[in-house]
Amino acid sequence: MLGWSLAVLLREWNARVEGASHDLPHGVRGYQVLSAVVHDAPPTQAALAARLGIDRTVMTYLLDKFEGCGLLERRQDPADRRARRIVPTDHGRRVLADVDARVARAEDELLSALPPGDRRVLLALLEHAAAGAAPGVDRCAAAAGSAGLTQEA
Amino acid sequence: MLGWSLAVLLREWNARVEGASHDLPHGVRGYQVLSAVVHDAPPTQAALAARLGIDRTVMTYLLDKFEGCGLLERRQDPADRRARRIVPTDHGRRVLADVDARVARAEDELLSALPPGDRRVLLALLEHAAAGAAPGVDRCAAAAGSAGLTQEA
DNA sequence: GCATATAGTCTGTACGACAGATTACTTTCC
DNA sequence: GGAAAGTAATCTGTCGTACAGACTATATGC
Repeated sequence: MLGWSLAVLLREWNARVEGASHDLPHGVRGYQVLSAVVHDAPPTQAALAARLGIDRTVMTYLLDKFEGCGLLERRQDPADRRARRIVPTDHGRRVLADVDARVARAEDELLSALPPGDRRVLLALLEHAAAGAAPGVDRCAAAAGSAGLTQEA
Repeated sequence: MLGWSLAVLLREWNARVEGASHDLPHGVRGYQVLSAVVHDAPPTQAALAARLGIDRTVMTYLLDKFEGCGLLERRQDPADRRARRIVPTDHGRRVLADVDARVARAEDELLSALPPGDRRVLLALLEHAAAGAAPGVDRCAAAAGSAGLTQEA
């Protein structure tokens, strides 16, 4: 039942967020990338990929597209010149703000079967469980410079 | 955050259940199929596919494999000779019982970050939300003969 | 009894994940 | 200081799998 519930909810989440993020490259995938970069600021491209469970070779061409659209930039990390710091452009931030608003509505609608109080409980439990289940993946945000932004949609 | 939490949990669930169901054809996918057939008894192959969010052309070869392994059978529905009723064999039920036990342990471990009370709350909320979000998909079980088994892992 | 719809199957294609090699840079340790 | 080993990102090739579309068989409706 757990697996089924998760699968159904994620599938529906994808379907709804698809509509909300159709002007982003790579649709839902793209939204997750942009959102993670802005809200969680993972220190490197590899950390970003790990957080989203995306293969690093895939990350490469996702970011190529985002750079091409002027939503994100790759900057050489001065401390370690092998690594790239992924930073959002102003344009990227603005676009994400729009999409985030639409996604928030879509998520509300997705959980419309639950009363608002239950919704908050579910979100808190989910986040807690996810943080506990994914070893180290969310910790990397806190380790980076701009932590404290993790309480985000 | 909702999308990320769901994605992380489902990814981890898959990884853990993978281990628990490696002797089933098609791994996790196969477990979900077998579990849905036994616990939810969807009336037709199409209903089964809809419940699991699987394309009908994919369902075809999944079931081919299961039939070949003697875990499931396709029977012509006497009422509608286009349709096939998917029924588990005794062997299928026994195998599923084993796997279910292992999956239950894996799920417990997955949610080990939460105290038992919270776990139950999370499961109940998830199930309720999923049932509300997937229009009609879970209703088919109740419409079939052997309902009342939906409280399953 | 012909038109239209549905259950399931089969065929082809195209996309996306992943493995493996490659380039660039860093760290270690003698 | 300079080989040796390790790591970040990229590039290339391959393979699986999902999905579209055509096809067969039954069903329903007029």
